[in-house]
Amino acid sequence: MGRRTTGPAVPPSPSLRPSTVDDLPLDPEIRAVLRAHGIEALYPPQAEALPHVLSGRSLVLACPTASGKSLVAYLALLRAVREHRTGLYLVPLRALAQEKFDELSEFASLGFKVGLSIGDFDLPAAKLERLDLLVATSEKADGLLRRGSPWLDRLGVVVADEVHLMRDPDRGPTLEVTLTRLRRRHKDLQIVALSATVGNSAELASWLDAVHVASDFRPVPLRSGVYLDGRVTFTDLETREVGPPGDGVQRLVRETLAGGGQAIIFVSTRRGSEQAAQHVAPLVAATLSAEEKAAAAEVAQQLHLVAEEETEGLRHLAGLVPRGVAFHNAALDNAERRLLERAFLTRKLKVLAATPTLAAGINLPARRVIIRDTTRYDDHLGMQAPIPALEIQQMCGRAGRPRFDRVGEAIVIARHPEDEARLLDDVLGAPPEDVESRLAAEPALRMHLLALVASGEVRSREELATFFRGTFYGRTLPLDALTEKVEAVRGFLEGHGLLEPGPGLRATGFGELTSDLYLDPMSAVALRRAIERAPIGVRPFALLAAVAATPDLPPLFLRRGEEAEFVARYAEEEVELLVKAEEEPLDTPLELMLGSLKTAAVLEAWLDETPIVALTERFGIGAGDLHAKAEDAEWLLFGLSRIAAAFRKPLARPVDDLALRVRYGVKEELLDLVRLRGIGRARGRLLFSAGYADREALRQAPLDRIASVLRSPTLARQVALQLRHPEAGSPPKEIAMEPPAAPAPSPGAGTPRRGHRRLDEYPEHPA
DNA sequence: TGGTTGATACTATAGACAGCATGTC
DNA sequence: CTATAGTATCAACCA
Repeated sequence: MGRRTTGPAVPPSPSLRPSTVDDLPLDPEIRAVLRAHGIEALYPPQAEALPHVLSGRSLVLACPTASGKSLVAYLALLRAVREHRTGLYLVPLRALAQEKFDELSEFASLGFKVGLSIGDFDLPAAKLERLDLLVATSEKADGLLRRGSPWLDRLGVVVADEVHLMRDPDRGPTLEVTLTRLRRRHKDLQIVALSATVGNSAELASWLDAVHVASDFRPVPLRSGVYLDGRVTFTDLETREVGPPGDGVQRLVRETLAGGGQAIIFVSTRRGSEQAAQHVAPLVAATLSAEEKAAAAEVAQQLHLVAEEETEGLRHLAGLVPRGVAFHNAALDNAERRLLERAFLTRKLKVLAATPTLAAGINLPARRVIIRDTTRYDDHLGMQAPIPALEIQQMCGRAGRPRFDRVGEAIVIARHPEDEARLLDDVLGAPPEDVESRLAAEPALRMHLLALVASGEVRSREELATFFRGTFYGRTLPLDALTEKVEAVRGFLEGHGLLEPGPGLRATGFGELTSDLYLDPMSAVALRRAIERAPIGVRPFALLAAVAATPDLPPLFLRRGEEAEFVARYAEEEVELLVKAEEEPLDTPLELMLGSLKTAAVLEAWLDETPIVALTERFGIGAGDLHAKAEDAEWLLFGLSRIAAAFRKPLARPVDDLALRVRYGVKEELLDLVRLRGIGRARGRLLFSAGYADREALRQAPLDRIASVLRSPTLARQVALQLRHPEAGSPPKEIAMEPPAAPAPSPGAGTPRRGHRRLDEYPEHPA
């Protein structure tokens, strides 16, 4: 168990280090809440980090998951609130944001308000202003910065969770840029960065002018090893036989269950997750007691309730769950995934076979983690590539469940004898990898360069260089390589009318709109081109194809034999017109374009009220894929509508209607009905079939008639209420936690959000 | 001839953020 | 370049 502390501050000497909550300089009220939650003794990393944090220092805390990092962050946030500052908690995933929001809300009895800001769940600006703490994705925080939100004015603390994800080429730069911008805006900002164990966490600390605390402490110790031919060799070279029957996965699962533990099997494909679950189901079922069988059967019942339709994947899943096993991947929709996660946490499920969905997500530990696949298909490479050691180590970190397990075990299955040594030394035993900035990735530069300029933070190349010097990239890598790419990106933005030409850096109206819409500039350019080419009365499919072909909506894979179908659709006149680009770098390889058209075809069928079962069978996708694509498309259609309005194209209205249809998956004739709260795809169709084509028709109908059509008097009353008072209906769900006691002093009303410009303010640009 | 078996070739491949204004079955 | 499991295809073989 190692511990390293470096940093600008002189660390407190070990003898002064607190070992319980009582030793901390905390308000008695905070201490009482902690005690009420059973938090008393501090883990070593907490004891080491908290004095720094509570004295207002920035901190980089690098240690394994479940070692108590969150508490350190929460106390930093509470301290800020006590000093009438606000706190921002940055997370990489919506599900994680929800988790942190729920946990922070537990402290709301102390008299402050917590809010949640994630894509599908946001607060009106007025409510935001009254919040003391906000949990947000990096992208949402980036959005607040772009719009110069006054909520940030009183900001005192920023927590950056999973900060090692800065190395992610897609979304890491957003976190890096957001942290840099926040620090520039608030010179005295306290940053609490929480990281997995990485090689260069001290370098991160140096960048953030923070105290560095690194530790290998885990409340449940971890052993990791490699399985080969009936024997596990641990990294300490101890070995253990794991007896037959069955292959490695089966043997390891059986052994885990025999000791009363749970197991997670990590695999690299969706099919692999289904297959692995199937593979161990008989032996898991054999260990279940009568009560456990009943509990698992109940989970299966709930699964049927939360699932929208009985797809083939759901049937497979529902067949496995009563046996105590489930698979977990992104083909499942969110409700299904959350249900399975809860069932595993409550030990109603014994084994989960999961794709990386689970590795990066919420805290879900198991006594044993079995890593079946150590390679994964890499789209860029076109073939299998090893999963980075850091990711493998993250999966391993899931092993060991506090209170249930004395020790956690992570075991990698070796496929070939020659792999054993490599896995032990170069993967499990590898020194933790470094976090490296990915700011130089071009899509990221496009986004953030435009945003910096559009928000007025950067007005010249000199200011831009200064900005980059303040990033982690600037602190760790030579800027020359970046500057070269920036110039290319700047050329792209200027060439497509997002930046004003000339030596200075100034965004056009189109550039500002693109930044506000949070679109990849490449997408905005493609959407604008589609708008300009779209004929009057353009068919929905062509518009869907236009949004599906942007880089903000990754294409679906084509299955065998699907190619001809989408080649044919590509040849449709309007489609080719809206989607095809002749010039670099906007033109897309045919293969990807056909995948985009498949996405458009899926959405088209969704709009045609095709049942989800039929969609999954016809296109080989899961319910989760469908919802993800529909959500993305709805967002992009909104962008399309705004761009159309900005350029005075008479397309905004039909596109808004299309976006609403995409949200609910309904034909045009249901558009009026689904505007009612509580009425969606299924109920809308029920009403329509019963002869109520729109809200006006419904207004004439007797209440009991509506109730019988909807098979719910409660719902019918709710609908009737909305029909009488369009603004009434059920009040919106309250997200902000109202304090039971006197509210904190509320800040004055901030400046309103910069209004979107009217049409004529957008100059025309060469296409 | 019909059916089975086995060698071989071919096929497919993880995940999830954002706008806006409030709720699907 | 750094893979593998599942499936389709087809020839060889047997009754």
